[in-house]
Amino acid sequence: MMKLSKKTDYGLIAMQHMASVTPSRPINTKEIAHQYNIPVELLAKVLQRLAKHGLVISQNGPKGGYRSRKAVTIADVISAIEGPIGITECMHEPDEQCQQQETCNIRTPLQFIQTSIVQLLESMTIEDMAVQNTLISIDAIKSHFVTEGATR
Amino acid sequence: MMKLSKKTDYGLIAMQHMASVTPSRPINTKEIAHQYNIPVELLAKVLQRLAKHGLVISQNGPKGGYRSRKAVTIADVISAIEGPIGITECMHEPDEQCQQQETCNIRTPLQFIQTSIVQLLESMTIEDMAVQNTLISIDAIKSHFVTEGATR
DNA sequence: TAGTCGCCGATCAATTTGGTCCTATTTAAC
DNA sequence: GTTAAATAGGACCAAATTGATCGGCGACTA
Repeated sequence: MMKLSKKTDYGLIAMQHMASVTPSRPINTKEIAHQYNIPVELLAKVLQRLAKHGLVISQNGPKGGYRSRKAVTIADVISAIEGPIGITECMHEPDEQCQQQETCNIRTPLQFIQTSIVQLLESMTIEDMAVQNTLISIDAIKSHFVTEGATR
Repeated sequence: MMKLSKKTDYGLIAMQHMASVTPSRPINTKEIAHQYNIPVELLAKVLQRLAKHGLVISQNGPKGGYRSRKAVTIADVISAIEGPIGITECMHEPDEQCQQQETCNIRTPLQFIQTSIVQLLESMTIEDMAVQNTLISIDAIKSHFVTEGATR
């Protein structure tokens, strides 16, 4: 179903939380896990990966925790946790050849779709998410982009 | 990684193949499976699901096979094979409540993203894929939509 | 009526995923 | 310095998903 993994969900939630806390301070794993009812150890791993990819800055020791960097996109979070975004196998593992090889008739169109999706995910930052979450302008956004299928 | 399943790949390949055969005739599972090197029984299941959802019309008996319907979108194929498109659990199973419930801070922005993706997938039909696949206008398409990140 | 096809359920192995546990290592505070 | 709080990270496990296979049944055409 093209679903994001729970780890990614957790990562996005954590990033959004860190970005929404002002003034900025180190926020530790337990705090987030408790607030959003996420298994602590699992969230810890997620945050470690985000730190490894430079999306958050970690601080060890008591009073330590994580600080989120600015201008992190949703695409950044997804690819940090799940690896490079690819709607199909053959788009990110050129070494591994698929069985369809040369006869494949859908690669080019799918690449176009993938590019569009990646651009969409790269165009939205965590801060944008916060805006969408708090502003009441959500309806305005909806009316712009939703023409049908709004009930899904 | 937001990947499509192999079944969906197979489904798209098959749809594209059927749409590209002229004049239209029933095309059986073996023919497609052989041409694209897909396990026959697996492709059979995929085509059965497509038939069940009305995306192809099946014909039993010798000289039977499948005919693809017109104006089938990529979204149709995906949701026929994988179920309703949803980048997150909580978007398609209102009965099953997620652990984050009311505290979730990312639902609204993700819904926006999901809507955009669904619209993208609904905007492209199998026939459009064929066009993109055969025409050399691919570069033109790219130059229209790709502004950055084209190398990913 | 025989052979070719689609239809469908059961099953299985491999992979992925969500989650847990345990042990470092860093570091601020006392 | 010692301690306690925090990150870092490897090993592990159970459940779910996925890719693939098998076997039997029903439909249909020659």
